[in-house]
Amino acid sequence: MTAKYKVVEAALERDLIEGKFDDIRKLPTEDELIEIYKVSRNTIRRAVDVMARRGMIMPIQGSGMFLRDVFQEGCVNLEVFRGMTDTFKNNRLETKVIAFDQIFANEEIAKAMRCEIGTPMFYLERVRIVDGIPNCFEYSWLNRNYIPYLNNEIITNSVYEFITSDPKKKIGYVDRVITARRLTEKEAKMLSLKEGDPALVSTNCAMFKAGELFDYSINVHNFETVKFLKLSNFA
Amino acid sequence: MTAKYKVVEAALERDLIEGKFDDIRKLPTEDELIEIYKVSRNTIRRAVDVMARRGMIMPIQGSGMFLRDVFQEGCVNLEVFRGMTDTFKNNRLETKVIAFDQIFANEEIAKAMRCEIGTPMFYLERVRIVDGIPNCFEYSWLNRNYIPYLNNEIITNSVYEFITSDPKKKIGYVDRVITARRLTEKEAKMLSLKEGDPALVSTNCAMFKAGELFDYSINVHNFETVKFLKLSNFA
DNA sequence: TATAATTTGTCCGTATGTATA
DNA sequence: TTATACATACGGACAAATTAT
Repeated sequence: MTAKYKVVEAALERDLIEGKFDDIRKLPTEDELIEIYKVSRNTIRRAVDVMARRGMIMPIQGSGMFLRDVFQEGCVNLEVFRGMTDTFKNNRLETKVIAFDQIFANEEIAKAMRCEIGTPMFYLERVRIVDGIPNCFEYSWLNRNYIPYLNNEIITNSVYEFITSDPKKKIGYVDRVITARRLTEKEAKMLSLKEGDPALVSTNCAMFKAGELFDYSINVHNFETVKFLKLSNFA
Repeated sequence: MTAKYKVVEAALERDLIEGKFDDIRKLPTEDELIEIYKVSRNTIRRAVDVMARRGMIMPIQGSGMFLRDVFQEGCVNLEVFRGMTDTFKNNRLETKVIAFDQIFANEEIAKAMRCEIGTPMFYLERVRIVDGIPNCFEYSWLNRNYIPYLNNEIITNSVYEFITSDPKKKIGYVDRVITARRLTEKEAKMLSLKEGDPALVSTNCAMFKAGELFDYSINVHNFETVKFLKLSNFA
């Protein structure tokens, strides 16, 4: 059973993306949305709250809820975590698998993934190519106690989609540390750049709702094409 | 009159930082917090919701609200925008003013700041030094129609603090685009790095609650010392 | 300029669902 | 299985900011 506020949010987002509100650059008022969706004011407010956090709208007290036009070409919105397959669904996304191994956590990985040394892991290296341009070189570790099975098809498409296709495994938290550093020789080669070029690096931990850390990954982005977008609002 | 949920949130944050919950790594239950703060359940939930978004706690249904220990030393938490003066209040923060001019918006700046060409602006260049290490070289443009006055003391301390000291001027939104690029010669010199070294760059727009874009800035960070932290949770 | 209407923001109490212990 | 604790949802009331009269 999907929560009502999520249904409303999805519907509003779809309408917004389809340009339904482009004429007046405003959403209907809360009272109108209550009528449209036949839910309580709280539920409406919760739905639009998420949209406001994602930077899609800007509610102004006494005035209305206005569309924002910050929509980014080619920016990765940090408020919307959905894996690359979804982020670039309107682009041609290729994935080159460089490594796909079953390993066991060493001290460093065990610490990063908050588990015992020797915990079984999948280790991946992949290059993501968007519209023919190398976008990202990814190192991934996945805890096999939580993700027991993967195959070549899954990792060539979307690990994220595969995991969330199990309704019991709901992603709860994703932490990212964003840094810049120099590309290694290997990374440069994979991204068609030069060794020592700048890299925009995102080091990620993904956890399930109950807190189990199942995924640790280092994403080394092409600095020429990748931008992160962070939208904040202060209620 | 400050909102109750903000009061509760501030109190809980202070308690958490002071280590009040360190023994069991949990917050009191919602019902206990209702008793403690004498407010409704909604108000409690709203307060802890903000804390969860900031990555301080992890609420787990059926179990409790657990402390998270992600508080990475020296990371700039992207969920908490408060200017550097506040972020580094426990560090020695120096500011070197390189430029402080009154100018008028050219086409490029007018576009970025969504205003007319010729709009009066303050233009700043500053180096921020944390504990003796150059942390960030900042270019800032401030719309003088919204920020009519600044002086050397204000810009050496905190423009942000000065602006928000006026209770009528409440910051509503901050958009950031995060990229990596090479340092220019000037930037490298200011940061005690080498020309061509990587830079972690944040390009920011800050808006008041009613949407006026008052500040545009480009922050070029020292890639050796600066990390951004982005914490997400998926309710 | 002042007032009323509109619209979002805050807060309360209650009921029921769902995941965990 | 039962109790605990967070999640969702409803409806009502009033406050605050903006817009229209």
